[in-house]
Amino acid sequence: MANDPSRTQRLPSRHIADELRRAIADGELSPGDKLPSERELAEKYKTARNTAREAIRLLAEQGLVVTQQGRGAFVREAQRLFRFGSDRYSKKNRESGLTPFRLEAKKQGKVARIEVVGIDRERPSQEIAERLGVSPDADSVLHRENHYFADEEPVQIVSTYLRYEEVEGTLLMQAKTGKDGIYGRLEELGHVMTDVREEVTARMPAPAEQSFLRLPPGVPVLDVLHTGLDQDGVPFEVSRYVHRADLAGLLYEFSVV
Amino acid sequence: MANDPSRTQRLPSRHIADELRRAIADGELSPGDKLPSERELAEKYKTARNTAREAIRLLAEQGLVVTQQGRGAFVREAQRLFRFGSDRYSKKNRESGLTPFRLEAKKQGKVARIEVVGIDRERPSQEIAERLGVSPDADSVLHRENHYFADEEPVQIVSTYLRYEEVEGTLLMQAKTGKDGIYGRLEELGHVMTDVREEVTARMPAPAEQSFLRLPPGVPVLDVLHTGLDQDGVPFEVSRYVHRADLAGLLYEFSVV
DNA sequence: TAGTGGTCTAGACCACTGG
DNA sequence: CAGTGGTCTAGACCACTAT
Repeated sequence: MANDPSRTQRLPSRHIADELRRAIADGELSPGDKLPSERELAEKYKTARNTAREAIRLLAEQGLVVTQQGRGAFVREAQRLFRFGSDRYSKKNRESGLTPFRLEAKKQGKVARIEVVGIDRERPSQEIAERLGVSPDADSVLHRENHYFADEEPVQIVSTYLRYEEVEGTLLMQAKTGKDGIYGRLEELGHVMTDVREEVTARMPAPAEQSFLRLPPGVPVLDVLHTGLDQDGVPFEVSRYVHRADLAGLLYEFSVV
Repeated sequence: MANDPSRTQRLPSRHIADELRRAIADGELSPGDKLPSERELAEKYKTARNTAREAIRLLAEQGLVVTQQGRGAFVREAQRLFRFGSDRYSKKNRESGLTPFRLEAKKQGKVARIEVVGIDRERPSQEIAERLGVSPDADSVLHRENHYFADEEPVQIVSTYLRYEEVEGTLLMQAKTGKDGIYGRLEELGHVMTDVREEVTARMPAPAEQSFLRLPPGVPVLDVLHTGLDQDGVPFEVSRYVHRADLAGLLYEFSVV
């Protein structure tokens, strides 16, 4: 039910893509297998190389294959997803001494590394300012940006925003925030995380994200805008999580009221 | 921080893309504005038309522009997102007589339409069978597929899976399920939705999804695998929601325990 | 070194949109 | 009708990978 088939047949690039797609679906080509080269496909179907190339591009756009310069095009391997559950902020998990990311990496037998990329005083975007309850017209937030790696492969970017006046001069302005991380320090400032609000969407990566996450074409990102609310219902922390969608998934479990 | 700039400069297609991206970021080109035609760009930058075309394709892949045959390429308009909150299963909302989708459409002043595409007895995929607790080797599920439209624009596909033996001969096999929809009937069968589990990921659409949702290239889908658990913690319903990521977002609000 | 994908040129015809 | 994007041809050179 994709497109009008009579038309698809007449477009050589679609025709080649359809045949390759079928071969993948039927298991003639398994994950990790190499596709025929562009030049081979061009010869087989009596087309220009560009046309065979377009067929492979269509499959890459759907995330079915990945290309590697100098090597070939390959059927994408299914990857085990990182799962971030809605219990990831719970005290119980905090007490393990491991952050959600380290916990998940450990489950998969991978080595977690977290890199602090920047800690800067900034003027917040409208989106952040609204949620944190600060002015969008002043340098009112502290922006901490972290990069997360599993076995040295980059998997997520996290930007955390805090009210600058509140954290000025505290450990929250340092790379090493001490025991229990930023949530530990925020508790000392009187904010116990009580409620969480997460706005989830997906989009194609910006160029900087694509290059940092080493994203193959055709892989979107999950964009999670997270707001932490304290015991008084006051927002005290806003973070944006950008995950590779092919490596990460989110898990939410909740009761219906 | 995108790519090596010295190299980017040497690749005409990237160079053109970068300049257009900057024009969009700086507001020289606003959402809805038409980009220069491929032929104009080719002339301006002294390249072949294919090269200018490649530049526009790069932007389309990132979701920054959309192309329309015979009209031109346009800066994508920001769209208000449909929001599906974690209270969408609550009794309170059910009592309004409106389903979550109708409620959200109403908020935006749009007309909701739901089309029942199919109601079939099927053999479930491994993924569905596991979550519903049925055999993957028999026709053990009833599959109801619905398409959702807002102002006649398709925005989501929902496939609901129920245990066949349990719903055989009930209204759940009909298009019209009666008051309070399928959840109303399932309560009569002894299943009160008590807990919900949602597994969220994103991916590029399959061809059938792309064509049904009329997705422009560069727009991913949000894929939500939802499991409903009853008062005894028993899963009784599994649904897969496929949303256009450029029109839909998810909102989860929960307390930290 | 041979083979691969990445990019580019300079054309061509088609299908669709709008005046 | 002219202008647009969609697709295609038949070449070319480059950068990268593997042997």
